[in-house]
Amino acid sequence: MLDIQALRNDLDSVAKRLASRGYDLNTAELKELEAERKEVQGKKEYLQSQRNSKSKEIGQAKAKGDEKLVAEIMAEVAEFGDELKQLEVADAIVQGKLKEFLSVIPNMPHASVPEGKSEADNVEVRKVGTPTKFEFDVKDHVSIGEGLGGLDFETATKIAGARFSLLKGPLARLHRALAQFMLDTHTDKHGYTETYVPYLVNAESMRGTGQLPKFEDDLFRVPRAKFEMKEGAAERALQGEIYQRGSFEAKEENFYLIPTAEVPVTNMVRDEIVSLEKLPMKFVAHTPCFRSEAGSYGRDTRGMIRQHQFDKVELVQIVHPEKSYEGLEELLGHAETILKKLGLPYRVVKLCTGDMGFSAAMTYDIEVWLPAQNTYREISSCSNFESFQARRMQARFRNAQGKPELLHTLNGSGLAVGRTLVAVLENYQQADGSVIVPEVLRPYMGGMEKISK
RNA sequence: GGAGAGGUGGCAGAGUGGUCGAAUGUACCUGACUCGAAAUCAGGCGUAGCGUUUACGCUACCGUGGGUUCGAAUCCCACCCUCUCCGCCA
Repeated sequence: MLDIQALRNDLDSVAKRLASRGYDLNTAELKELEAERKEVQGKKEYLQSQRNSKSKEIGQAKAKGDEKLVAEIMAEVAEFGDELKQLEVADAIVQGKLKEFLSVIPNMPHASVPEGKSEADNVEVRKVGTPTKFEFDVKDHVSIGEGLGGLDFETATKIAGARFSLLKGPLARLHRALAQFMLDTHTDKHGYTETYVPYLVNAESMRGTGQLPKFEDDLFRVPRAKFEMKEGAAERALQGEIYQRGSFEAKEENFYLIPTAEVPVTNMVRDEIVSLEKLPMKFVAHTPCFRSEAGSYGRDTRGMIRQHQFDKVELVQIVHPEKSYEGLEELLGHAETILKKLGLPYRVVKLCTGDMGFSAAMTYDIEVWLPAQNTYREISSCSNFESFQARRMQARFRNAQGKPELLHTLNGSGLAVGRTLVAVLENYQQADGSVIVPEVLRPYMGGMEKISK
């Protein structure tokens, strides 16, 4: 969420910066809502203040026992009682509209983010390693995995459906080895605290990190039946009536499957005021991620690239506002370390304004080399959200003056485990269909050096 | 799942319809005393929004949402959460 003050004081320049990422801010509507809010709120608060002072007078009159005066003042209050009720309703409505309006506005890009419309305008920052060369015809990870008997999409489809996968034997172990290796590296070498978090979260958490209200279609929703007593049912019961069928109505309260560990981990600080000395906070979590992939029919349908369920090791930093860009570079480096240790060629790109996610102020993607596709594919995305998520979450710290101030939040994949597995299979494949196990993973594979049939 | 207790400021903890945004303690800040510190004494000390924007004024907030009332932390209803006991359980 953006700072409402910035929108009030400097609407045009906010609109301009948002336009650079392809978002057309409806300034006319905002101005209208603001004008209405100002008027309604002003009137409402004035009448509330009248009511409060009159009510106090009633109290004082009663204390003196002056019943006549009491009646007089009550008559005065009665005069504007209805108007006040109406204003309170009107105020709630306009405040709600304003909140809704604000909650779907994306973050403003950092000044250094290159302008652009799409993926094509992203800027390559660096290339590390050189694309793997082969003396034979390369196979993609599907052929390799199926050839080894460890990757089985047919059975996964039978069990669940399209866009699920099933790993067996050494490949399943390799998948686990990757996650373990990443976790160990980030905790032992990079100073992150390992966390184990809920995979189902409430709507409030999804709102906090920005997935809701705008991107509900990308999520898997898990409704849970809840029942609330209908209006008046409780009162009737108190009068001796037995609860009737229909006294309760179903209320929808959903859980959501996390699309990334960013959601539960970042929300740890929601509605918290952390002390200055606790910063920076650095957390790592290995979780499954669930995405409905709505609107991506036909894209990456083959293989493990785009799945409804995949594992990811996620890095999250909660930092002082002045340190967030430093933090982003550091976090990016931590993610890169994994690829370097695995010996996988990759490149880092800085996303342009038009390709960034809703909540991000700046994003680096790391793309790994996939020989079978003869291209680099995204394997990590590292972003600085500045105070955008913190404002939604009311995540604050006490500054040097002792005043609460919004934190900055960062996160990045370190890395997506499924795609890393794909990259290892493809880059370490051999002519005979076997796959060499990268050295850093061997301790996690019981010393296995090669996976063959 | 059944029975009971409870959710108040950073923390602890009063408050059961009328100067209560909330006693008191503690933590924290300032000043006095001191060579300095501790102790002691005096004062200050919540968050958010709005209006003038320096001083100030108003409004909201006592788990959440409704209701009763001129007036609700306090009464009523629902929900959420925590704790204790019993049952069940990976």
